Amino acid sequence: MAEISSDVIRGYNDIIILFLLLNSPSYGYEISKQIRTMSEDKYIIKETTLYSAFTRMEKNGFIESFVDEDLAGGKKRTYYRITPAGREYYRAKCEEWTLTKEVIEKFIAG
Amino acid sequence: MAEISSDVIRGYNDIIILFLLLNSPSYGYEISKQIRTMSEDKYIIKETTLYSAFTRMEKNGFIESFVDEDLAGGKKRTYYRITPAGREYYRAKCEEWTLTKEVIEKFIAG
DNA sequence: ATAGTTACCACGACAGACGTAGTACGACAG
DNA sequence: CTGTCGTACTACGTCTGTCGTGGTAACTAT
Repeated sequence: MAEISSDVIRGYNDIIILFLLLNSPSYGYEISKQIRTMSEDKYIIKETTLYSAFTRMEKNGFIESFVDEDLAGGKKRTYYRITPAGREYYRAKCEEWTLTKEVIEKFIAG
Repeated sequence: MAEISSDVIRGYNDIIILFLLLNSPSYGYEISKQIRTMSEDKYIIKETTLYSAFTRMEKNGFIESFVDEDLAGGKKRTYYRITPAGREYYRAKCEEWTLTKEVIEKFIAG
């Protein structure tokens, strides 16, 4: 099974993560599983990439975090919620994707 | 006019450059103009990005350089020619593009 | 007991893209 | 005859996102 390298998906992790937050808040572990499932195992995001994306996007105001401290066994889980700025950023990135796709396809032979 | 940021095209510069070498050797300045023209000004590659891609790809054996020293006015020009390994790399990257495109589109809403 | 799953974080390294600056020659306008 | 534009690069240092390694900690199944 061919897998996607980080070099080519770099720049789209933000879109991917934000998409999974559009309808409801979620957290790292779940998002990572969803990416894997939705891509049919073609893209498996690295944990460090994911968590550093969270940090960066929260700093940029695209997501907000809140902690659920009441999980069974005294465990914690950090959820992330998309902000209005995050939705706008997502929308803009999607447009940029469309543009980029059109450009790249001009340089694909055959 | 919307322009494509380096973050989203990163990872595809190699494909773009190699495409322009598929049929005949070329050189930096010309390639940069061709990218601009073919993308209808949507992607303007930075000089440093282009020349460092040349260096990298030559080191990896995907392209070979040769110098034309006989230009008018004693000027020099460095040409690049794609190698068989470069063609194979280009082909593989195109396949990866198809895969990546399919994956990303699953995370585009609407 | 111990391996696996869940859930996350810190640290440093790396590579590609970028900003800035510089070289050098010719053509052409003012 | 001075300055700007176009051609054709190159050097150097910085930044950002991704990654590798390793660690914490609790539950769950064998």
